[in-house]
This record gives sequence, C-alpha cells and structure tokens, in this order.
Amino acid sequence: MPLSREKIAATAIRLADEHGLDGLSLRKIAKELGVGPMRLYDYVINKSELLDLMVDVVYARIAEVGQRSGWRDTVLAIAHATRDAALDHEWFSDVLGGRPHLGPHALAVGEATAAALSAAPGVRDIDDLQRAVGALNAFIVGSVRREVTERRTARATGTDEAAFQASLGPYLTRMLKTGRYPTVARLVIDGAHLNAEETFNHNLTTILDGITSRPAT
Amino acid sequence: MPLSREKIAATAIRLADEHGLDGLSLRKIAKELGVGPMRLYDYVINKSELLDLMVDVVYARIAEVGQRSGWRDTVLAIAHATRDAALDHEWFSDVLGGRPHLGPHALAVGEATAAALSAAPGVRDIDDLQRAVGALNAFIVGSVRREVTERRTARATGTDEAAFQASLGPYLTRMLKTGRYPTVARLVIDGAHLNAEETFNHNLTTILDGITSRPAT
DNA sequence: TATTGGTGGATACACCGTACGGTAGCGGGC
DNA sequence: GCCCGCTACCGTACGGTGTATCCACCAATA
Repeated sequence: MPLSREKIAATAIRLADEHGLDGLSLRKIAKELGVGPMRLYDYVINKSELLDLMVDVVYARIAEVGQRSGWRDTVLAIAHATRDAALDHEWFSDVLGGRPHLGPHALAVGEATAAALSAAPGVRDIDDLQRAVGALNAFIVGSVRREVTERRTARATGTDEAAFQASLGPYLTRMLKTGRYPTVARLVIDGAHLNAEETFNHNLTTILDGITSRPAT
Repeated sequence: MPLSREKIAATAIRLADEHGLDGLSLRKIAKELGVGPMRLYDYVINKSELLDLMVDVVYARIAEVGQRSGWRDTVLAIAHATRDAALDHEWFSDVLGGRPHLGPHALAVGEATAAALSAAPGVRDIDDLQRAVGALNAFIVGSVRREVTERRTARATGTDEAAFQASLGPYLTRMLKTGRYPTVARLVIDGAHLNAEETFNHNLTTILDGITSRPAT
C-alpha cells in the first residue's frame, strides 16, 4: 500500500473530522500513516494544497447527487448535499467561501448549479445568472457556517439549559438583562425550538422565489 | 501610556490589516508595543479572546450607522456597513460566521437588524423573524466572504489578463477547455465586468423582497 | 528595617510547517 | 559483469507559534 494523494487526503479528512482543522497537522497525518512527516511533501506541495485536495474530495460527494428533473429540484438537491457534507465534515464549513474552489469536482458542482439556475424563470442573461449564482451560494455558505457554529457552541456548552446557563449564561443573560437588546432577547428566549433543516429549507425557497420572481429591469 | 485591552486590540487590528490573520502573532503584537509577549496575558486570556475583542471593535464601527427612517433603509445601511468594514479589514471576513459574535457591539448590531426586520411586512411572529434574520445574515456573510476571497486572488494573481493567464490560467483554462463546464466557462469569460457593490445591492434587495413578499403560511 | 505583594520579564516547553542533506536501491550503458 | 546515475525515501534542523512557570525587582506597609 504505497501511499498516494488519495490516501493522504482520506486520512487527513478523517483526522480533521475527529479533531477539527486546528488539530490537524502534517506530522499527525504522517504518524497516522506510519511515515515520516517529510514523506508527504513528495505528494503534496503545501499544507494549503492538501487542504484543497480534502475540499475537492468533499465536493466529489456533493457532485454525486447529479441532475434532477427540474431546475429547482436540482438546486435543492445540491444545496442539501452541501449542507449534509458540511454537517458530516464540520471543518468544511470553516473553508467555505474562504478560498477559491477550483478542484474538478468543485467545478462540477458549480457547473451543475449554474446550469440549473440558467433554466430558472427570471434568469434572462448572463448577468442575471451571475447574480443568481452569487446570491444562492452566498446564502448556502452563510447558512451552513452559521449552523455549524451553533452546533459547535451547543456541543461545547452542553445542550441542556443548566450547562448553558453555567457557561454562556452569566455573560449573555446579564447582557440581555440590560434591556438594550430586547429583540435579541426575545429571539433567544422564545425562538430556540425551530428545526434547523426546516429553517434552511424555508429560507432556501424564499431565496429561490426572490430570484425567479424578479421583475424585468 | 500603560497598555490596555483597547490599545492591544487596536495594534492587533492594524497588524492584521497589514499582514492578514495568519501573519498575526502575540509576539509581534507585543514587539510592536515594546513589551514582552507574556505581558499581553495580563489583559487577555487567550489569543481567541483577543480575536473576539478585535471583532467587537469592528462591530462598533458597524453599529455607528444607527437607525434610519424605515426598516428597509436601516437594514441596507447595516448590510453596507458590514461589507465596508470587511473590505477595510479583510481578516474580519475570515471570522464572519465562524464563531458566535457576542460582544456588546455585535449584539447591538444584531439588535438593530432584528428590530428593523421585525417591522418588515411579511414578518408576523417570532419564527418569521428568526428565519428572516437568519436568511439576511447568511446572505451577508456569504457575499462578503466571497467578495474578499475574489479580491485576494485578484491581488495575488495580478489584476491584468496577462498575469491571470500566467498563474491560474494554465490550470483553469485547461479545465474549461475540456467542455465539461460550459456554463461556468460562459460565466468566467463573459461575466467578469459586473460591479461588486451593485451586485451586492441587487442581491440584497432580491433577498429582502423575498422575505417581505412571502405568502401567509 | 524587614516583609510582603504585585508587576514586568525571561526562560522553557511542546508543537507547528517545511528546507535541506544524505542514503539505499535499482535500471541502463559499457 | 560492472559501474554509474537517478529516483524514492528518510531524519534532522530551523525558525516560528501559543502559553505555563519561575524569577527579579520595587513599592508600600508593619
């Protein structure tokens, strides 16, 4: 089993899944592979390139959803696949939008979404398409990042009310008790029960409706 | 001039503006302040806490836009202030959405946007408000990240066509020449002339229209 | 004057990415 | 058959990071 870019990327992904991107180091990857650290540089230029490799592996999984019947179903499938991938590989959300995704599978995903959106009503020319792709991707990136961040803090503080009160509570409740943030307070207190996937879905359709129902300029 | 959290955060922001977040280290900050590295730990627990401090300083600038006459003007002002701040402090976009923003000024910005959105038509109850805030913030985070990333790669590769062809060109043009990404190719070739701020504005109004014009469920 | 408390500094540790020099094995030319 | 050159592999080393710990000094108090 002679070592390869794929094998390196695979173990790197596994380690990143377990210990996060900060806990990922070339030395640990090498040790996990039973190899000296410098061996990796025969297959990869940088840690940065290794990261690009990992990212494109994830995009390969996203690209697997393929094409659905209608443009809207395709977009929905890609968006949900992206979200699922980010929830499986939380480090993926740390990189989302932070560097250009130019791997072959990333391009394939981009092509699929762009092709789907170009068939949407309200998308008339290339400028419309560029804006639509931008809006959709921005929403996906932002949503996924937000959800992963929330999940992390929930895991760090503990899900239950008691642990929350113990960790963030003292500061946050004191802040909210000042009365300077009444709307935020209402959101925190009353609005914590919404399902994440439903919210994602809801906002996604809102965005798509906004794109398609745009009046002619 | 005895050193303080504010002074530390200010020089940290300056260094991060110049050399990026990766080029920021406690040792450099300390050296810039003419102080041993460990002195900083008398004012800050972690590098993480220092980052939170820096982030909240930026949010203070964003919060300065205050309240406009209508809910829509307020939201637009906050969104643009966020974008401007991220373009001034590109490291800010690296952190956007990646950690909970709980500083007092961040909460103030959150309160202002939530309050404004709660007055928007189509936002009837707390659940609507939560979703609307989520959609808007997701879009802002994603858009700003994308724009900063593009600006960075443009700066790295050089703006002009020749340098671009020399750096990313060989790989990207070869990829696009395969014919597997026709829509992306069209976007890259034909659609590079759009103004970033206009696009941001356009998509922002699209999102807001989508939120306000949602049918009653 | 002796003691104590706090303040600033230096040193040290574990870890990181990666540049560099060396070595062992192997295929090809004479 | 012998030797050479080349390639694949590897260990060591350097400069940097965040941070814990200990130490020296100095002011104020008993």
